[in-house]
Amino acid sequence: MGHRPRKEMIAETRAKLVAAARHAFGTVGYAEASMDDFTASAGLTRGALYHHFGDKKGLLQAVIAEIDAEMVGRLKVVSARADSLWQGFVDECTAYIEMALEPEIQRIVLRDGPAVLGDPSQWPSQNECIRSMSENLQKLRDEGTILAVDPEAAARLISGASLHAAQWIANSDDPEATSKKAVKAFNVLLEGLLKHAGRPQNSNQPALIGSTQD
Amino acid sequence: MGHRPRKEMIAETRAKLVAAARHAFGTVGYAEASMDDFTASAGLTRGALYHHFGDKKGLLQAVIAEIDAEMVGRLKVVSARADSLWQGFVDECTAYIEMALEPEIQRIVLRDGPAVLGDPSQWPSQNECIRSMSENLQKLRDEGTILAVDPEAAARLISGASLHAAQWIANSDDPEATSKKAVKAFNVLLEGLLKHAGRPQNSNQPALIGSTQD
DNA sequence: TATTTGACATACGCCTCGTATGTCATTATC
DNA sequence: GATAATGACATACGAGGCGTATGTCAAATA
Repeated sequence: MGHRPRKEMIAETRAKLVAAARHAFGTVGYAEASMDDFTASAGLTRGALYHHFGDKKGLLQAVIAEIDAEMVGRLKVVSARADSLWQGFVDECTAYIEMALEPEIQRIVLRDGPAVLGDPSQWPSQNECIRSMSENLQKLRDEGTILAVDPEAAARLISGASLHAAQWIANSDDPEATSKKAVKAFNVLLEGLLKHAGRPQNSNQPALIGSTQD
Repeated sequence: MGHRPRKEMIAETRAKLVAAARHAFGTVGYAEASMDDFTASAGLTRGALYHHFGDKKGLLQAVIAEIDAEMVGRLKVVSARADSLWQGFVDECTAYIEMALEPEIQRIVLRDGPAVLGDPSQWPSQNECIRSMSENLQKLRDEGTILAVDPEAAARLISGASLHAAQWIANSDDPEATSKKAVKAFNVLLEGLLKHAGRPQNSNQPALIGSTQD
């Protein structure tokens, strides 16, 4: 069993800590997660944690950065495979809601994160999501598809709405039905951005979102 | 110095605890607030706290209930004094954003609350705000002003957007400018709800919100 | 080979929370 | 009106959790 290069061992230790913390934070929550416990579950001690991440908050930052990077990647895939910019944007929003339904994301990124690390708009990572959305909105504006709203402002409003929609859905008695209601209302709001207001008088039929329709 | 009736003394104790906790939670945050410290600042001990509220979370619930009741009251005043239902609704949304700018509300209700007590949509109190908004939307739908969206869904999306807008504003370098951008974008989204899409092609001029324009 | 660096583990003290217990005033019972 | 019972608190105690200071040992460096 030849020893792996040093760099790799260290990276593995960091990864193990992040993984263990991610699991603990995602299940019992940040406050209830004992550093002794989850470092032990990774075969390490708090010593390693403090050495690599400074403190518990530092580890939370690392965990969030990891999750957020995954989220950005997934969002880029979604928007890239759409036919139009607008459709890509709408799909991205829907995907954002769907991701926010995942317990790990909801708990760590959307609840504990802001409480422990402060407002997410200040995080370098979270801004990636917003920036990605802002860029799309900017393009849509240049293209003349949407009204002349500030892209970042719209992006933040939309991400806030998505986030709350997701929490509402996740905690509802009937997530399926709730999800449909939320997505429909969400589309109505998004269409408010469109320059030509070509929308139906009666919105009881499915809205123009694509990816979640069955 | 005649002793006040017993009931009043107890209510006063509860009120003192809630006030002290509210101040501590609002300034240093829930996690950093020492029960020993803020009970002492009220001239009491943790004994009183545990007797009345069970635990730290119980006290947080009481604090949030108090703040939320105030918020509902303020929102009702705002919507009541508007000319039309729609204008009342728009004003209420703006007021919601403005309230979310207050550090105490932001910290206790919007950040620590969800982290400690779980999703706000499950709180009896927070639902008051949503319900109030939902009722207004229901009326607007009955009146034929807005499209046939689910009122609760729309209310949740809007409150989520408001909340994030507020946090964005509060943490920005230039809250004034940011606020204007946010409110403008917010109005564009809200107008998406309107049945007759009578909106300008160019939204560079002030939107139709009233209360925050100078 | 001697030295230094750095990745961890161990040991210690402080703080905080929750509970169990105690005390004293008020209320109920006779 | 004396006594018992209730309830509103304070005090005392124990358990964990966090952060830091210190120790150890392997790897890089010279």
